[in-house]
Amino acid sequence: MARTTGSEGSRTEEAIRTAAVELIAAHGFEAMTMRQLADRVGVQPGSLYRYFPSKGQLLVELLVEHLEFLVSRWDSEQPEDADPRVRLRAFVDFHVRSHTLRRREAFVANMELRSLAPGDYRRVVALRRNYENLLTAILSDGIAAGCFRLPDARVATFAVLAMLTGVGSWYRDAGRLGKRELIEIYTQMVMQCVGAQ
Amino acid sequence: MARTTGSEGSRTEEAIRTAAVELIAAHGFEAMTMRQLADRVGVQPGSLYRYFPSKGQLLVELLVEHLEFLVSRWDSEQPEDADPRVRLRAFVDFHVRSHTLRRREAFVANMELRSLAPGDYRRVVALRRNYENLLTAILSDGIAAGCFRLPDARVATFAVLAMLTGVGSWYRDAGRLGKRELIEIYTQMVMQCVGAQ
Amino acid sequence: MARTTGSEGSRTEEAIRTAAVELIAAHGFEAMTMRQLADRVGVQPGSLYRYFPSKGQLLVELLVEHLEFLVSRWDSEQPEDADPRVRLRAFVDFHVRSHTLRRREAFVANMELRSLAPGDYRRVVALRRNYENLLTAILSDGIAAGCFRLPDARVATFAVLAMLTGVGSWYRDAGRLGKRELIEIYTQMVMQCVGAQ
Amino acid sequence: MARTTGSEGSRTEEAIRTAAVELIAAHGFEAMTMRQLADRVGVQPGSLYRYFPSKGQLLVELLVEHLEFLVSRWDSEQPEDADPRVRLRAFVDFHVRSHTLRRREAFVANMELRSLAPGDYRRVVALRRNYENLLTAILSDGIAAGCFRLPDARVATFAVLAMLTGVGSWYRDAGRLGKRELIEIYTQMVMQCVGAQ
DNA sequence: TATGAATGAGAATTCATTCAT
DNA sequence: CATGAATGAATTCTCATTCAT
Repeated sequence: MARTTGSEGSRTEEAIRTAAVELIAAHGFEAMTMRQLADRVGVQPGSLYRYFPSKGQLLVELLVEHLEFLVSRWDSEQPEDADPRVRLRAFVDFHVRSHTLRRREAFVANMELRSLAPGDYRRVVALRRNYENLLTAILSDGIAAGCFRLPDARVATFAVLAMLTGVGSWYRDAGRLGKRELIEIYTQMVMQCVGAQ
Repeated sequence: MARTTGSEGSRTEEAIRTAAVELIAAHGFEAMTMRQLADRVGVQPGSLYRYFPSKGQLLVELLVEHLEFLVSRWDSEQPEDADPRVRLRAFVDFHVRSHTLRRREAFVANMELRSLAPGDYRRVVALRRNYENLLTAILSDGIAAGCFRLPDARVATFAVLAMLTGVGSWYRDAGRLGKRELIEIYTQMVMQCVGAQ
Repeated sequence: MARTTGSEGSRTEEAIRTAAVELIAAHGFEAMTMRQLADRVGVQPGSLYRYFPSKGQLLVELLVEHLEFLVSRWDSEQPEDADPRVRLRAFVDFHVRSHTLRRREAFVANMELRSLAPGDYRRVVALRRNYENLLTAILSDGIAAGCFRLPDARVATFAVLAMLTGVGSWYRDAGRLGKRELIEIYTQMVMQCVGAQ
Repeated sequence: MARTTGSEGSRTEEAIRTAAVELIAAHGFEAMTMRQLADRVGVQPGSLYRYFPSKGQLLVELLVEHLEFLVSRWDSEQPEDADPRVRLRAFVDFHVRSHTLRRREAFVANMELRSLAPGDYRRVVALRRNYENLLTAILSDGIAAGCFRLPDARVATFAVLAMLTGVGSWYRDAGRLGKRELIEIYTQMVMQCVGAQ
């Protein structure tokens, strides 16, 4: 549900989303209870159902929202018809940024696919595939253009995504590395990984 | 009825372990119920408790067993005092092999840390760190020896491990790629990634 | 269905207390099941947990409530600074009355101490000691004043309390003896017992 | 395996009885588990069933044994055709002795009647009544002979028994009072209580 | 005799969800 | 909009008991 007027409602909905992402990231979807969630938001459990028809649907909305955000954001951010190397650099930058900025959303989107009902699973996996395909396209173009040296574009997609996504599970803003440094390190590793010339 | 004949003690325990890994890999630890597990093993739910004192302890034992297996196996398999490049190749080979052979165990060990009780969590994370350190050592040695070009050994450890471990989430024995091919692809990507000379 | 109409919150809690005391008095705390209790109250077992966080805590609250009732009631009922003999008569009257009126509560409070968790046990025993001390004070005063002939005030406390409390295990309102008669009988025996002059 | 040679059997049975009385006295019959009992005896739970057909029957045997012991022992110990005052003194002495010596058995016999199945309950209550009647007879004789001043022999029976039996719940051999002293104190109180002339 | 493996019933408790107010 | 009271189904775990070996 989207909600239109009256500020309280949409504020509560946002609070639920935020709290849900935090709780799911911390304990896992199955381990989060609606009671915990309600407590954190400061409402009664029954009130959650004004905003989300079920616990499962709440998860779906979180994941869909995140994946659509990723794809549409990249869409508006990607460099125009550039060299695969430029596009890959931009992708690494984008991915690392969004996976540290929206760390918990990204984490949940990666971990909780299996908690979805079959129909929702297919829908969300399709969205994720869209995102993966963005990278596969870059890598394939680069291989075709002779500027990447990779044995298999699809496997490389999985490999690069896994490498980049992993950042969310250890990076902390308060840690040793600044975000700019982090992105540079990953950029160098990815460019070496794909054998960029 | 006592005893369903043919199912002797240690056999039952092994059956529980196997079934548990399958179920946890498929649905997640929280989502697996002891009833499901018992059904799959072919015993009554209560019988599980002869072998594992609690659902949580079952998870701990699964994870500890896997991580100890990894470390001790690598210990006996690693090449003797070799060039970092040789050692890294061996590590990739070893990791990909063990993460496709014991795919589900590996998956569970990577996904279910958060389902552990705090004390168990610390214990298991320490074991995992031991394993990570094996790779960090190789990378550091390579950097020091000038044969790897990497900005940060620790970040590279996370990156390489994430990349390699990810294989378990998509690779299937029956798929397009044979295991030898798979290992070669990953070896090439990793060697490029670390900037091996 | 939500709400069986007519059963509002505090009414339900009172119903649970009443039913619990009856069941525990009849079968013992360990033997009472939450299902039984819920059945008698007319709710689902889970609903009990809105009112009491656990079976054990329910017992604690029952015992504490009873013992606090006894002490505070005696406090407001005891005769003002009188002769030990007058005070003892009043105490016997009070104790027998409260142990026949609230027969089951008293019985439970006497029988189920051992079902308490250690911490709760200490708390409840302390409350009980407060009550015992009321009698010990009367007896000591009487001994000091020379109007009671007793070898040991503390042992006499136990003896008198045991004698009086025992009434709850056999006396029934519908039986041969009226409550006035009962109290007179016990008063005479206690006064003789302490050697009242 | 425990066993060696000889009449291990009856030794095991005795060990079960002893352990059972301890556990029941400490935690209550319902709270004692057959596993606990077996652990304490040093056998497997299943082995208990060689000696007692069920948990409930074990309780019955314990109670019956104790009550028969009491009656038969008093039978052989009671003073021959004496004055009610002499007989009462002897009874107090006997009761206090047996309720401190076999403290746990006595305690269990007093607390666990309600854990018996209906048929067993009637049987055990009948035995207990036999014992109570011994005291009622003494008191009635004393009243008739004019040497006791009591309003009701039956109520006095309950009162005196409650008073005396209560000793088991606080007296400890290692405590402040020796057993001789204890008996004297109780004798004096009881003699005063019944208004002995 | 005693064990070890198992059963099956039932225990306390949790939880997503509903709905009258 | 939100709550408070409740449901009903499921969950983990326990326990007396059985019985082949």
